Amino acid sequence: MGGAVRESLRELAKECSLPAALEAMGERWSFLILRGSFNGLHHFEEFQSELGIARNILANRLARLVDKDILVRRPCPEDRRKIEYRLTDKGYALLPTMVALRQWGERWETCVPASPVLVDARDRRPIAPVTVQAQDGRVLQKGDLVWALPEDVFDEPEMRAAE
Amino acid sequence: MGGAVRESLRELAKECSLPAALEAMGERWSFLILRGSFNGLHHFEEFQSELGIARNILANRLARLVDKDILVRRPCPEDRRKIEYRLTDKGYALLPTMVALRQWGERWETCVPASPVLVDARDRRPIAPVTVQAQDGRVLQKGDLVWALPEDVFDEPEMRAAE
DNA sequence: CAGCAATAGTTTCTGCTTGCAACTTACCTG
DNA sequence: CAGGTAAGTTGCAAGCAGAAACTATTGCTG
Repeated sequence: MGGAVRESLRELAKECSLPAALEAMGERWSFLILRGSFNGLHHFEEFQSELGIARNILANRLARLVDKDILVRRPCPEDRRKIEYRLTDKGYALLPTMVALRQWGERWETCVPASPVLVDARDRRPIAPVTVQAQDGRVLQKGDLVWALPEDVFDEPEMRAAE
Repeated sequence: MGGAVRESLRELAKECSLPAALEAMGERWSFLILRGSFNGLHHFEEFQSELGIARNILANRLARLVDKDILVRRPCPEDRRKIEYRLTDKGYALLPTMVALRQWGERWETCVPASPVLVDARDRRPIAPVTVQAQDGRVLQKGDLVWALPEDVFDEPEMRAAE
């Protein structure tokens, strides 16, 4: 990933959408609330007691996640005190990010295989580590990656490995 | 990803290493500093002018990333004013997380293909989207995933897709 | 060797964010 | 209608983020 496009680092950074992603998800509790959603939490009080987060902060974060279209806020018809928060497609799309972060924490921070594990529903085998891959599925490491400007990209319409 | 292990959600959350990962990387500038490192920045002044971060915050974040073994701090032998910050293996291991987050931002926030793109050095084709995969490489979506306790995991020693 | 510039911070002060605890408002249940 | 639950809001104290100025080494130049 060395010195390919070296002097255009400035524009490189400007065009990167990492800051945009972080604006949506970079705040202190956002990822834990998201994890809660993935784990089946739907209501304010559930998040509150599960995460131990302050109520005002939780209200603020939920509102922001709704504002960013990561969650939808829906009053429950059968009990009109209750509000349901559910993941949107945009929220679900954060799954690879969240799993990657969790796997990293497992490998390098807690250093334990983690008791309840995500498994493939089909065969109950644990999921694979999340990796950066080439179009053909080869795992790419640090040395295999280069930044390229659009005109330098070899963009043969080939079968994509995913999506 | 529905109602499999439903009542053990509490312990489930406790054993999750996402909080641990967020303790290391969850602060405001950490991911952007990491991106800088991946992009070839090595010195204090480079990070400072590139990111526009306040100097005291940068000093604090660099120290913390070094403390967490994500970066190494090394005085330059040839110019003893300079200090080099370089990624450790642990830092490099955040690549999938960072790419996943960036791709999410690209797809759902900025909604543009992003000008300089990460390509496979071998064939200069853009990398594939980061996904959650089964051991055999099948892409797993929300419906395909289940939380399982270790005893319920079918753990046939099979070829891993990666790592 | 004197003086200036570069590098990597530290300090100080100000303002926003976080967090706790108590309060509120709407709704349901007996 | 009394009491409890759900989803917030408000007020206040502490801590963290940010801008600007300052410092301490080290290197460069004449």
